[in-house]
Amino acid sequence: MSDTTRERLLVAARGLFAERGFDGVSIALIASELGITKQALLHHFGSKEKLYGEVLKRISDEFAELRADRVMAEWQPVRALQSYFAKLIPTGPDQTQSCRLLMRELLDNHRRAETAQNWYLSDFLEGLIAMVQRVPGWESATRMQALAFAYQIFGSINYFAVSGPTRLAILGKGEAAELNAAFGPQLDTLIETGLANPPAQ
Amino acid sequence: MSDTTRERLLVAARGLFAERGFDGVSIALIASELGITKQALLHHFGSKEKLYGEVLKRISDEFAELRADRVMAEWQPVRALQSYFAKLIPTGPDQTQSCRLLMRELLDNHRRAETAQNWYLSDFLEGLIAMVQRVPGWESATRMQALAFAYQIFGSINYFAVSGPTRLAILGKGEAAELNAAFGPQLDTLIETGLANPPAQ
DNA sequence: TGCACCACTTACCGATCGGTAGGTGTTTGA
DNA sequence: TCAAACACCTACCGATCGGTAAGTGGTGCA
Repeated sequence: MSDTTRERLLVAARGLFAERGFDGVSIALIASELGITKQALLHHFGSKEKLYGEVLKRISDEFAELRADRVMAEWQPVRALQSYFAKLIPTGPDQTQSCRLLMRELLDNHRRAETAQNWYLSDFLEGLIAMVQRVPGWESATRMQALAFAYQIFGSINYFAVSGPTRLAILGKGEAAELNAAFGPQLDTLIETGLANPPAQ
Repeated sequence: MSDTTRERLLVAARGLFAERGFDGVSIALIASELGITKQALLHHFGSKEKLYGEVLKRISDEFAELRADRVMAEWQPVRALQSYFAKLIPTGPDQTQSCRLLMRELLDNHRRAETAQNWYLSDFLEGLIAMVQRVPGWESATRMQALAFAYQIFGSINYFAVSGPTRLAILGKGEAAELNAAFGPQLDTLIETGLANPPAQ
């Protein structure tokens, strides 16, 4: 099921788009990752833009699914948000991608909202806003304040999502491994303290 | 002084790179912003990569200058950080750029650190780390923890740096104008509360 | 047996990319 | 006065971009 060419293309595309951005990747490069030609890719997706759209839709849908989870719905809002954001934490070496891609898309949204009709993340962001506003003390926060909080968490996660080589380049060697394992709990704490300080009216 | 062609090119390049990313901008586009040809641009900067490097060096230097400011050095660490980050807040409609460009560069640092010898932001980041570690309670924080905090602030600023059209697209109309003016003080509060919660040992 | 469908190919296309070569006209300074 | 330096130009270059056209071989089904 998951080793379909189409599926493998989506995975490869997500990784490359996350690492280099939409303009930094050619469809030929994505296709060559599987040893096929770019025309095979176009056969499956029609255009580069559509492929990109599907990659982002996948991510957005994953979170919508998570949000609809009955078990999670019964949790406290803070706990639910922790679990929500935990989905963005890189668990494996190749799972760094979703968060980076989200960050990129948020940076590009300005241009996209202007030129194209495809602004893929509105569902995802609306979901986040709603979840933040369920937190005690945040009920009357504006959507922007809720989003600003979410952005902070994104920023934090993204930092940890920076892949190994970079950390080694910027920081020392010992420091790099140090926080990888401990990041999950640390992010939970971060979300807790952040939500414990709702914006002033 | 500031209306030299070279200077105007740097400004135009910063804006376009911030908005579309390195790969999303052609040197011909940047040059056409001033009504000149791309060859005139190449005459001044030699290559696209060098132009990009100068744009980033400018930003990095601005912050180094700010850090070296004697007046600021006498401030409390928290106050100094507030002033430091305040430099990233978009003050005018065309001043949205530095923060967005920084965010992009932080996303791309992985690739840059790998392939190129030009990782332009290390000074800037080292400065940030040092300033965070001067804050009471953060002296023993690791460099990574300090950077993670900085990333959160970046995220928050970047959200507000998203230009008007997008906010209108995502959110309602009234909400967009609402926080623009009030953001300065709000960011100060954010930094304060963030720094008041240093990471656990 | 035959035919539609599928996954994928080679062979192109025009446009645009970053960059080079070789100018032209103006300014400047000895 | 004259030549060097400067700021910019037109005219290219090979490479690569996203995308189209027209197949090719295999598989499944009537």
